[in-house]
Amino acid sequence: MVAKTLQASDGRTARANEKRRLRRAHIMRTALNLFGDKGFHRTSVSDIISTAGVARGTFYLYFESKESIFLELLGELFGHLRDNVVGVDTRPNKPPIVDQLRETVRRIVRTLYDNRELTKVILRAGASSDPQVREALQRFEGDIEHYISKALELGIRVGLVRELDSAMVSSGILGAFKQMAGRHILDPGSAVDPAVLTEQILSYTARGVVADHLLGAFT
Amino acid sequence: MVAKTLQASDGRTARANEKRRLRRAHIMRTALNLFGDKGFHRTSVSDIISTAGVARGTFYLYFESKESIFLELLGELFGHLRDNVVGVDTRPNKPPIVDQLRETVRRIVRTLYDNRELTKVILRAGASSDPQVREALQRFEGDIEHYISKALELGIRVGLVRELDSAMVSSGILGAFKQMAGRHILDPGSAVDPAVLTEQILSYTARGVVADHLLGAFT
Amino acid sequence: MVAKTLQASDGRTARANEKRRLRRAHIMRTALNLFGDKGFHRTSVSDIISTAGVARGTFYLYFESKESIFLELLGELFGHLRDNVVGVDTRPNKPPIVDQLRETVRRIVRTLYDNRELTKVILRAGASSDPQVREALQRFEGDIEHYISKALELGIRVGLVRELDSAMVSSGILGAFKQMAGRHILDPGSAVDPAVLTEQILSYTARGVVADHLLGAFT
Amino acid sequence: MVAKTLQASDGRTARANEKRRLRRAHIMRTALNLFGDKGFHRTSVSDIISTAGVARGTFYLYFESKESIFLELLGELFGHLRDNVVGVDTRPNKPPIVDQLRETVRRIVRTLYDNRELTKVILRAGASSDPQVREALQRFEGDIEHYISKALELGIRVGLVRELDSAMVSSGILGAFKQMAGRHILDPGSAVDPAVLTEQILSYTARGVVADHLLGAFT
DNA sequence: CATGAATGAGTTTTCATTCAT
DNA sequence: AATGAATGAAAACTCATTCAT
Repeated sequence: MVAKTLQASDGRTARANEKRRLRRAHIMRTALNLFGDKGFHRTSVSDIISTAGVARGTFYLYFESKESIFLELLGELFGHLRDNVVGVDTRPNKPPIVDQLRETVRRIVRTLYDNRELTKVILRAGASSDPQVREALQRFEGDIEHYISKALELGIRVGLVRELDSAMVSSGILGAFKQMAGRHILDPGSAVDPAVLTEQILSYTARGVVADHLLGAFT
Repeated sequence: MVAKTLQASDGRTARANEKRRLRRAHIMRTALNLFGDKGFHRTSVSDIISTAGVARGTFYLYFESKESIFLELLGELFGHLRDNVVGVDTRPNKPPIVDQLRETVRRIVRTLYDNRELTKVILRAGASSDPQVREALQRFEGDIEHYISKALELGIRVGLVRELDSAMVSSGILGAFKQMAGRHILDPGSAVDPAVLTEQILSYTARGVVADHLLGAFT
Repeated sequence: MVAKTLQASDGRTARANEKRRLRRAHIMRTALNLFGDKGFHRTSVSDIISTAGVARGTFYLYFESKESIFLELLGELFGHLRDNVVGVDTRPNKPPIVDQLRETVRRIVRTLYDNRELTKVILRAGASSDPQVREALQRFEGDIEHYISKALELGIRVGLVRELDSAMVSSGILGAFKQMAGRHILDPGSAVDPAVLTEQILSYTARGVVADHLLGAFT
Repeated sequence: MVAKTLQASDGRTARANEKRRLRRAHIMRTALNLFGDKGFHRTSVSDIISTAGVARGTFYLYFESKESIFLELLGELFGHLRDNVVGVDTRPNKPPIVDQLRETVRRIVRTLYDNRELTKVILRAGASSDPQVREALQRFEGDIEHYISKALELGIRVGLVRELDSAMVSSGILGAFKQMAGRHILDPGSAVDPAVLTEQILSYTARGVVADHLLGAFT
């Protein structure tokens, strides 16, 4: 009987936990959509709860504040991205470097595609008034630039990358990525093939825009 | 007497107009500084008027709203930039193309340097709450991308630029520029030499990051 | 079988009742401590249940509201006090009147000492928002003043107390007691000897502050 | 003409200032009445503005917060009281000491009478949740007790006051005063003659309650 | 009996904009 | 033209209480 009681209790708890999880996810998804449509700042908690169909208190039952929900979304995207970035392996019997890079870029583009709304929110949240949010975004971008920068420096050492100012160029790479993604993934008007986007990002970042016969001019 | 009155009136009007012009410019400059320091959203009309030393009503005498002052600043920067962009001239007895491009980039960087505060405001206003502001920013960027795109297409036709998706790559170029400027012009911590910045933007945009012996791999 | 069932049921009921009683007391004691630390208003039901380790609903199973728990605490202290107040017995072969009074005051001070937390809560709840609570406190104090007043009137009749306005002076006595207790029993900083406090209350109440040779001046 | 303009300007400013002053006073009086009726905590800013007939923003134009209006009221009463307390002068050709004390007590009672509502608010605000308010009240009472304490010690040195624990007894005196005032000035039911109240406070504080022939028992 | 998720009325405060003087 | 007092919609957040499980 004890066992039965425990089982029942567990069953109830499990069901309740599942409901909680679903509700939390529902509120989060609602917030995500609204943030994407109107921006983080223009979306009020009132908007979120009326759209999600929950009471005011319920929102604060699941999230500490409006900022915290954004921060959590940010962490989610960051996690997705980190999972999809793989360093280049230069050992002999590995795939060509270009293919490895292409694969990483492809996966990142894919991730942004799969998380269009999330990406939109984060790309558009640049000028949030909340200091915590701003700081989190700064760190997010800073981390990415730092990562790219380290990769460039390694590339330079092993002769894959030409001599360049890694700090500046890593900013450029991130910026190009952000803008291309913002325009060509998120803009509802232009449905671009991810493969094309990948290729364009890769080639622009790798070899720039100049025709081959002019390359000598840029030293 | 009518003439005299008119003359006197004209003199008075002229003086009054000059005063108006100065006052307007003073409020605008004050707003610019505050937007630069605290961001558009965090700057209140109260901040502007108390710093500028004018009455609340006076602000609305010169500007329709807080947004309108921002919109005007945006137009100002756009004008400055347009004045400094010069198309490449490919005729025989002109300076080498690379030098021409370098000169244009140099002048844009210079303009952003000279209008640091203005640039900061606009780069950081990405996610403004106001739809009008957002739309204006979108159009601003759209215009620039369109301009770059046209230039790229011309370049492709005359064989200066390799085959590429001009719409996408122009996004990339603008994005790289924005991010590099944001990090390395506006960040008060890193005082980068404009010449270095110019060179890095130019070389990254033109020839990417790859070492020469690998260029063949990116077709 | 009916008897047996009833018997079993009784045993179960008794055990359950005991558990209920304990749980109720536990919640009450927890609330008391929190009220004492942070004040009635600053203590939330959430504080109480999380400290007591019971569920939210359980709280309302045992108490009607946050106010009701306070009201009950109030009644408790009142009961303690009533149990310790003993009227003065003026019959010939009884202890001297002063000693009798001293004994009562001593017991009251003792009771407040022993119920420091409870006393603190009630003394500090003076301006509670809840009308019911306010009314209860008013009645509590009114009862005490009435009791003192009756005692004074008796004293006047038997010649132990000088002619005075018993309603007013009883207010004064209660007020002096409250303030002295608040400052010198409850303030964690000043650990005053109960005996000293008793003596000071007694002498101040009985003979005021004036030096003997001046007493004639106060008629 | 300059003079005239200035005059007009002054006239306008003066009139505007007067209106401001009146409006401020109106809001303050409204708040005072509401605080007196329902207590500080139970009175919301919404109550104040709807009763005063001003807009929400207007309240915050004149007062920083709900607390600040209370703090200002507190300072007001404190100022009134301080103005009416006069030290005893023991030099030969001055009025009898008892008369001097009576005069001070009379003036304090009078002040409380004249500021019934204000007194009520402050006496009932004991348990405010706001830490700033609580601290201000604590300091208010602390200052008064300290003042009484110093007066008692002086009295002991010059032989006017018997040996006693000045810290404790000053608490008692303040407490007696508070309670008597609370019951017999503020209670709308009991309209007590201020002169009677003065006399009772004075005699209770000075000579206590005991009949003369028993005084010897309290040493 | 016990639980704890859900509720929503209520709180204080901000700030862009208007308009009588 | 200039002023600045007044406005009120809107925001984020709290918490005592209820009720389905």
